Amino acid sequence: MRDERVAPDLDIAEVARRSGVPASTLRYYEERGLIAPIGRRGLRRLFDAGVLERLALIGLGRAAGFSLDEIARMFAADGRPAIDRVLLTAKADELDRTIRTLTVMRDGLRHAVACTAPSHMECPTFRRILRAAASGDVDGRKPVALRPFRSVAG
Amino acid sequence: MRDERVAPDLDIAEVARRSGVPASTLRYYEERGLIAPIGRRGLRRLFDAGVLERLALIGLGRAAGFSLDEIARMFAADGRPAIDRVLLTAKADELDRTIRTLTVMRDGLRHAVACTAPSHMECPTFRRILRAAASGDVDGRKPVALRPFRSVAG
DNA sequence: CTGCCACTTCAAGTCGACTTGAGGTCAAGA
DNA sequence: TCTTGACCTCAAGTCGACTTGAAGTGGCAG
Repeated sequence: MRDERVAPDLDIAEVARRSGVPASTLRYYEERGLIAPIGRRGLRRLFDAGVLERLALIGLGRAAGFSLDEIARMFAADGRPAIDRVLLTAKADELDRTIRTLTVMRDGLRHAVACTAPSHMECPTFRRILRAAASGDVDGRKPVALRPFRSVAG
Repeated sequence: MRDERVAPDLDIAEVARRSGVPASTLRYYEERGLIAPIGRRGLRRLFDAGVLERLALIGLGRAAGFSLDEIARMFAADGRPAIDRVLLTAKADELDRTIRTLTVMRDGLRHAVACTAPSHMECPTFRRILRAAASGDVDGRKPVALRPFRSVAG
């Protein structure tokens, strides 16, 4: 009988196409230890479909502002043996703080649009928002690089 | 009578001290058009106290992920004549999307901490979260650099 | 008047996350 | 078999936001 396998290994272009992640980035991620091909055909990398899910996870992590190093560390944890709950919880808390700051900022912007005070600095509401932000003491220092990130479904 | 002015101009070191922003950064911000000294004493820049508020605003903007260019543009609007409401609203919407993504991520992390499935990918809740994130179609591409940002009060 | 040193300028370096380009390899279709 | 061109490697470039360093200037305490 013919070979009927339906889910063959993917070549880098196919992974790029399905994930939306450029081939150059896939090579870079491999170099950084975030993904790994299951083998090679000649020089060419072969990936299995699982890489797509992994890329989705990476995209989500990036979207949330984690560095590639941090994501790699989480993956080590993801491997299954005892997740680093402390680390993950710390990250979640960090996100909470970021979300609060962003919310303040968003409200400030919406207010600025609606406010009729001659200058925003003269508007008590705006000043209150500023103060809230300042005292919320924004703390993170991680770049939250929101990148377009398409469904992994393909 | 003696000169009793109590709010004299600030030299760059004083602005740095009160705002927490390094002098090198203040020069850089000036170069980028975000702030301006009111004059010089010899070579030395003199700032008036208003710069502290402006720096607080800049910090807030940076915390929310705006680039220095974007912040500069908002300030032009801040000058008072007809705020660019369209721009501001767009920014607010952008923040809304970012906040949603971050919220998904945070929930995902908290779930990962609590979940007992052998691997996160086998957990339906986690997969649902991933899908939600993917379909929320994270869109921004601005780095949200959360930097420590202290109260401007001094 | 001197000298110190905080301030100045300008060029170059840094960091993360990639992208780009030159030059090379090789699987597969004609 | 030959050719094509997708894929490979490795080095260098890019971008934003700063920082660092070398070399110069000048306000002000002594």
